Amino acid sequence: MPEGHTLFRLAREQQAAFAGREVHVTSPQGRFAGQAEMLDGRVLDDVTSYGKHLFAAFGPDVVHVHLGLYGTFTSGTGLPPEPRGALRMRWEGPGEDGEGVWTDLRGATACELITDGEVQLILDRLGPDPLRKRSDPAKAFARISRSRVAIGALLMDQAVLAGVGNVYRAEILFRQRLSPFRPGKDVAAEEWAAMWADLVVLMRAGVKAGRIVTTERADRERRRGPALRDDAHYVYRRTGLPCRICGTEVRTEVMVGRNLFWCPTCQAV
DNA sequence: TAGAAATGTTTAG
DNA sequence: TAAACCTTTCTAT
Repeated sequence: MPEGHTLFRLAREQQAAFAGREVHVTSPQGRFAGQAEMLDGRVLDDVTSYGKHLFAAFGPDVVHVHLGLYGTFTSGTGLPPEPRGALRMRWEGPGEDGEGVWTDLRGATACELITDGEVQLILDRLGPDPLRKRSDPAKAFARISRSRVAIGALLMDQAVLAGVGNVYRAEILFRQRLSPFRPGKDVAAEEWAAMWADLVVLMRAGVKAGRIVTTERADRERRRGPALRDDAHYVYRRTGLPCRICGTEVRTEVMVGRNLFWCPTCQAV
């Protein structure tokens, strides 16, 4: 489930559960075994995220995690379950009240030990993240407004904008009634301002809800109870179904190697 | 039980 | 542009 909101939420949860205390670090699968041994028993200083990257600092040594397409963290309190499957990294700590907390990482594209300098190199090649307060949307627009590449492709480029993935790409373009095929240079400053503001709202809502919900209806229902799962998106994965606004069949096409979903009527230009 | 698909990135050609 | 990487989950047979 990894777009930027997932990492933001994970960093916050792990910070609360483990930071400031010693962590028992293991790698039952073995792929992170050497590094786990080196970190085992040390105090975790803090956990932060930027875009889709997670950084956990143990003094000068930083665990860098990128979940990729299939990576997941699972966590709980009390005793951790018997390790099963390919368990790359496990953390165990005393938790707030000494009852015990644990978290397991599987399937990540990156789980590596890096230095502060290497963290900086990663941050340097990322565009502004709508979830970070200090992010400057003008930096993204400077690139977008100079590019002939389609806006649907630019939104997926982490050097332009950090944290947006395939779901937010499809949904933000629909909500702004913008064709994914419009060249970046033809996106007006006001259109970009509206898109950024909406991304901030949607991604914050994603952090809060723990999943991506972009429809007004799902929003309303969330206040009364859990939204219907298939009500959460306007176009993402709704190929061939009627558009929720105009009834036209939602279309799909591969753009930058990923399935793009859009309504050809609502998002005509 | 097998196969496909999945919210992603990097490297090779 | 395509393939590789890596794991889980859902669907079809």
